[in-house]
Amino acid sequence: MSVLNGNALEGVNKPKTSRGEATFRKLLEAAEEVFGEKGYYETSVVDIITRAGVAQGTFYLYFKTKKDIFRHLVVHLHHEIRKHVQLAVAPLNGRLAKEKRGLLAFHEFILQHRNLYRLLRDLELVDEELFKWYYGSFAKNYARRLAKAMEKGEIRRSDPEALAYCLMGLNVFTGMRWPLWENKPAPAGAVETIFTFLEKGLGNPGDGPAGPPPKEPP
Amino acid sequence: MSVLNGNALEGVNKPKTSRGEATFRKLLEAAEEVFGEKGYYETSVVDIITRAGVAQGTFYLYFKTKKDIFRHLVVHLHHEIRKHVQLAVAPLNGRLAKEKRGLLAFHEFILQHRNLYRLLRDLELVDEELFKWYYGSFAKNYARRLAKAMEKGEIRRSDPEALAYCLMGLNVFTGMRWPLWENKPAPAGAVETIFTFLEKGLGNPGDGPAGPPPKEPP
DNA sequence: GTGTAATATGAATCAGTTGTCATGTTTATT
DNA sequence: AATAAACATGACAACTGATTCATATTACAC
Repeated sequence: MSVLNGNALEGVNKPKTSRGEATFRKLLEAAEEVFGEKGYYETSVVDIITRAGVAQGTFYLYFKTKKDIFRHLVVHLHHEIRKHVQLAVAPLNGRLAKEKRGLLAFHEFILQHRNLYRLLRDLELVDEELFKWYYGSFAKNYARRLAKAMEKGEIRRSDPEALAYCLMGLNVFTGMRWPLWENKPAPAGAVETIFTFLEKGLGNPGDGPAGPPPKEPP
Repeated sequence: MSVLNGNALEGVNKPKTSRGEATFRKLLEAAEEVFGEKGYYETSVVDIITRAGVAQGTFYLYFKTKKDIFRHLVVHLHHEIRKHVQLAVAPLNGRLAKEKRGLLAFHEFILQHRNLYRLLRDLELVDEELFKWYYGSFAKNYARRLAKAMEKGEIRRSDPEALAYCLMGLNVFTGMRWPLWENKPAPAGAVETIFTFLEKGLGNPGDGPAGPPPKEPP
């Protein structure tokens, strides 16, 4: 992956002692808070170091620029969201069930980590490359799972990548409408509609004449 | 609508002579280009006036701040997109057909007006209120049409607003993947997948056991 | 405990940016 | 042609915010 080199991102100097470790963390926590509250562009490095309680110069010991600490947080966020959704979805069987639970888990994540999630909304403007990496990598994984589910005949056969983008859009926009804007879960009626849309849209096994005739496995 | 007062936005002084009209337009065109290329935050007023070929002070004759010219462009964009999609969709019958054609028209719009469309992506960060107005107003209209189609039995009965957000997300994300990122229309296979997803997801008349029993028209 | 690398500091530098203003020109109106 | 309103100019005051640097302290290997 081009954004990461080894474990660390470019422009980030990991600390080497435990004292350094502590300030590094303080900076990250402060940045997460302030970015979340005011957004990337309205936040200054001074805001970050003030909240972290360190001096200006200290910031540049660990991060080359303001953008670099932002990137670091975004990559972290990426892992967190995936972990949260994976965890919720793992015990379930069948793509459709996973898909439904996944959507709810995603909405939960937004509610529980508004600040962190807001970074993602900023990402497109701050670093378009990283933004593409983020959704591209998400989509690739997603498509892989969808393809597997198609193999198993759990969902209708179609272009997995296109489907992945449809589903991501659906998740993001519903997550925006209720969790993000209203700060509460989507109401039952909405969830029901979304679930039915997913169910019919993906095509459950019971669907008769819908998809192309199932290919025989080679 | 709270964002507009009369015909003009706050913070915008419309010109009163035809000379003024010309510079006003030059400024808007320049702003559209530069915002589109570099994004809102990376663009300075100097960038705009340089491209427009006018002096600094002239800018402030017509716009109170940089944000105000941005808002003006966004409202313009909102009308343009709607017009473009409406026009493409008007001659068709049936919600599903309109939905399909609408998605293609939206993708076309992105391809033909990249710069203008990019403003929309910036909007969320620049002015969250206006952003909510934008999608909220879009969704409301969308939901109204969907509700009508439900009445007519063209699509499955469900929560129109939730459905509207699903569909907007689907449009935006597929529009991002191909038109925006690759600068070309979505490939045939992807379109087919998206269309089928829409078709089954919305529930077409041919669907037997899916929706609630069709109500007889009054 | 000595020396070296790591960590911390905050004042100073530097590269912009926005928005204003005094001055001058053009246009519309009479 | 006179006049007032509209339009245009570009220098500049006032400010914001990112990054650097000389200096000082602390941690750790030996």
